[in-house]
Amino acid sequence: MWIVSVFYFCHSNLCTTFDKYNNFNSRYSFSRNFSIYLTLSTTMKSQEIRDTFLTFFKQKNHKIVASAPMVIKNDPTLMFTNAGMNQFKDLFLGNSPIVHKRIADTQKCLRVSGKHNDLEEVGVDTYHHTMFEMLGNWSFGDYFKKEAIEWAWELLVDIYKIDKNRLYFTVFEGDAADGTPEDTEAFGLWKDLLEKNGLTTDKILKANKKDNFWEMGDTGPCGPCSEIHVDIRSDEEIAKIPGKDLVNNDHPQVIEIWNLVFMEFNRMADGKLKPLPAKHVDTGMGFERLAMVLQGKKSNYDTDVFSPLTDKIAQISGIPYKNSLDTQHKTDVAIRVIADHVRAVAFSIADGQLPSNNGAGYVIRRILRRAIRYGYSFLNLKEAFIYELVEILVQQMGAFFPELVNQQELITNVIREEEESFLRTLAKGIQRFENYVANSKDKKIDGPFAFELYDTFGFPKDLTELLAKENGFEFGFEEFANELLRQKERSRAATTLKTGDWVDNPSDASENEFVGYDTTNVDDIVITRFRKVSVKDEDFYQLVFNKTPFYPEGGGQVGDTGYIKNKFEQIEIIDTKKENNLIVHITKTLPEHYSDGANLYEAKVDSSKRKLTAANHSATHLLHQALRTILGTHVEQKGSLVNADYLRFDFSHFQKVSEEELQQIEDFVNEKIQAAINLNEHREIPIEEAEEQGVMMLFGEKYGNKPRMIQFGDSKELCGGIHINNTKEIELFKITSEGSVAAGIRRIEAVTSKGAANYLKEKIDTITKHPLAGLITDEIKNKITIAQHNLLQQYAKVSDMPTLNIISPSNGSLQIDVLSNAIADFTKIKLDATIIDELNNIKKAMLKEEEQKGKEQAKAIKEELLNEVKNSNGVNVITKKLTAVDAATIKDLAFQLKAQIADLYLVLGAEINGKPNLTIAISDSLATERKLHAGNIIREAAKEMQGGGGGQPFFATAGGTNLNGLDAAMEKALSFIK
RNA sequence: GGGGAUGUAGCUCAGUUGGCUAGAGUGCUUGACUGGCAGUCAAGAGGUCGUGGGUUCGACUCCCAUCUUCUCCA
Repeated sequence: MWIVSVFYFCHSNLCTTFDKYNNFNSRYSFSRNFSIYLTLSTTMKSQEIRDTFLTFFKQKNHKIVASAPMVIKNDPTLMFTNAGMNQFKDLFLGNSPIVHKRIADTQKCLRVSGKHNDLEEVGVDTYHHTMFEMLGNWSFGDYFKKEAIEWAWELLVDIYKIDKNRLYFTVFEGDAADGTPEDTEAFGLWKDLLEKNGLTTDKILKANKKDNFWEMGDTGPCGPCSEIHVDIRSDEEIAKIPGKDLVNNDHPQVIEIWNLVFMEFNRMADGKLKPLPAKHVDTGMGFERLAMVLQGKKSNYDTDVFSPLTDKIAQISGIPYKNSLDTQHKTDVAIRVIADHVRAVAFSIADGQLPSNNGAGYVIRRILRRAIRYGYSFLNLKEAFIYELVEILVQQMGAFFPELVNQQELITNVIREEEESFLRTLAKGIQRFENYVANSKDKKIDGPFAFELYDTFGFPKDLTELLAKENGFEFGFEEFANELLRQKERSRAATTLKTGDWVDNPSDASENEFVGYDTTNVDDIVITRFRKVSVKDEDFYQLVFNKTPFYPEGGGQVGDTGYIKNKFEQIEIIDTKKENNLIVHITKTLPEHYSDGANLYEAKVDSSKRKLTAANHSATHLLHQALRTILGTHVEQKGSLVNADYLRFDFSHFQKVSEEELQQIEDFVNEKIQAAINLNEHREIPIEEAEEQGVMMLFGEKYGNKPRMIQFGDSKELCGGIHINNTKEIELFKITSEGSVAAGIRRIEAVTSKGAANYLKEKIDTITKHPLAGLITDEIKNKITIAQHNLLQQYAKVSDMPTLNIISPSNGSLQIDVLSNAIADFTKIKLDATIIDELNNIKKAMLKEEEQKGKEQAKAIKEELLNEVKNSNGVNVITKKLTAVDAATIKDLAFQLKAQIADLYLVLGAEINGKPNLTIAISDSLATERKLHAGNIIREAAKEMQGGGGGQPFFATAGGTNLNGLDAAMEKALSFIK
């Protein structure tokens, strides 16, 4: 599940990949490296470019680490890794101890919006991407500008053999308003290097705050940076315009490839800068761009990172990729879009993020749909095809990113399902559009209509535009943009979150120690810092302690609640979360006596809630084991929620889990509970050892190198959550539902201990105490009895079982509404479906019977009434006050008479449930000829009985409150014909 | 998290200011006709109008709550 980790991690399956860099005796050893560089420098494949980078920094004593997952799980400000530094954020913020001072890696990143990127631009040009790799080297309080700059030169010029004449370097020019000086140090370092290599300082360019001052966010670590740009244009073009004039000018062939960030300040909420105690280096080099430069291409998409994909797309669509640099070349743009997006989507799914309708999942869905749209519009691909690219991607990148290989089937299925669903959306939208066009007169697509298509039905705006054009229609751009703006403002207003600065409470105490595995109660708590957070109109406070027993939300388990108190005050902790490795306690009020150092707080976790949560968490592990045992080892956890009330577990599996399998799973878990297995907690197990023991590890999770392992017999998982000490504390495990959440993903919900007991008790009570009397068949009685029996057997395993009165259905008459309620209740408790079906059948039969009775009754009355027809002025008048009939029967009667008697004027009165009811029917011809309107007539007549009514010209009904007025109302109705 | 839409026959969907005995097409059953591309014609079965409340003489229709599915924004 989740791990309370120090920063440094190594994923199980990735460790092997990285050993080669970290082991000096490997084939990438010192002595052989230079021969690799020399032989490959002219035709380096992308794999070798990546290897060379990592090996280079390995030789400079850097620890090589694996890419962190692209999807971020415990940072509220970020959904995806969008830069190499993300996984080191807590180090820069000082929330975690620094273990390795020098690190290098390649990091999977995703950018869809923000200052660096805009989804709608990707694929149009030749060098922006959604998903890309960022090569980076880091120094945490170790080396600074000198080494960073010199090594960058060495790698690019000496090893990768990039022509030094084509390189340019930017340095920060300073900003008076900010109080930040010009970066003369970086300037001097570049100057020395250039002069040593026979070049002059005209290769160094000064850049402003916007381009060369890097900030992590509105607040936090920041500093000047120095960028390396490369000019890959032809000699003729260079002769026309020198490269230095095109740097930072969005030229597709004069591009930034490496950014060296020198972090030396901390930005406060008031905008002021404070020097950082330790200076850091953070660099990022775009892998795909580097490949373009080294492979002598003019476009990232022409490198071997993308060409297998563009080839395959061309093959599927039958439209060749022309390697065009023209942004108007629609089919090439479409091929680039698809090649880019399939990478982003596939890697996200591999990291556990499925397409969905909100949050990170929605971003993934949008990316995928954009790819589908381009294929649909420009490559004429009207059926799912993107899923076919997964295989190519896996062949190409699976060796370095094993998560792709392991999740290939899931990725393929999910993408195909999404494609099919979106194609349906498109088909519906097109139909709607065509309706609109058919009914439109002014040859214009209104903005609001286009927006409705987009907003409500998910139909892409540019497709509407395209269709409009094809039909010779105008498109209401401005109105559309306005609607979109309003929508955005609504959303923004709903989610404004203001975060204040941390307020430090100086003390000698250490910070942020988690002691909750061993205790729920600590009495020497110091509040080390706090801040105010405002969401909409509500204020909250986040508190950080020196140490805490409160478990922060993570690994699917909800955060602890409880309180802290001293002799002055008691403050409720309403939730506990983790932000950048910092455990924050959320309260509604700010403690007032936090600075009185002598008055320590006592912290107490709500332990009954935690115990139930722990039982559910341990049960989740057993469930996981059961699934893998019974369904197969393809089952992998895809999501998990554990709280005091129930547990929810999502996992990969491609079909419905059958009733029998569910029963087996339940039995498996209950057997483990009966076996009373002790918890074996390995709090700091070396990851290698855990791996040897065959521990469950999850893709898309990052683990420390000494994670915590939770073991119940054969069930072994890396997990930072809270567990019970022996499985018998779970008492009973009961699955409450099984269903699907996405393509290839199933969800099981279950309850344990008290929750399971309550669940079963409710079930039994519902059945046994239901006033189901009389007309139930023996067969159903038996079924209910059997169900009771089964439940009782399971229930008997639970402590303090109440005694049950099993009532057998006695004689009496079964009412339809009683039966209806029974069906509703039984459905709610998910009673055996066959029982519910049978009850439903009985109900249907009874309804039918009742309807039949009514019809027969109507027939009988009709015979009677046929003898009472009075002809007056050519009109056949029938009037009668009926008893013991219902509204449906009267209606039926009226229509029967109307069908049989010409020129009919029918007035019927009745008492229904103590209230008067009046019905008028008039033959159609009569109504037309004499301009009679039953609806209007009845409205008048109903006044006599304090009621109202209405209907059509030939049939109307009315009700009232005064029964005594019924006769008068009937008289009134008759008066219209006289 | 916020907005919009959606739920009616096995399936695809109509149902317009509350009252048209809840409809169409398709599928199904039965029968008749038939050398023609989805053969034709006729008859029939099939619906808790998502669920729970409320307003009303009367709710598929209006109001409130809730669930499903879709969708946009963050």
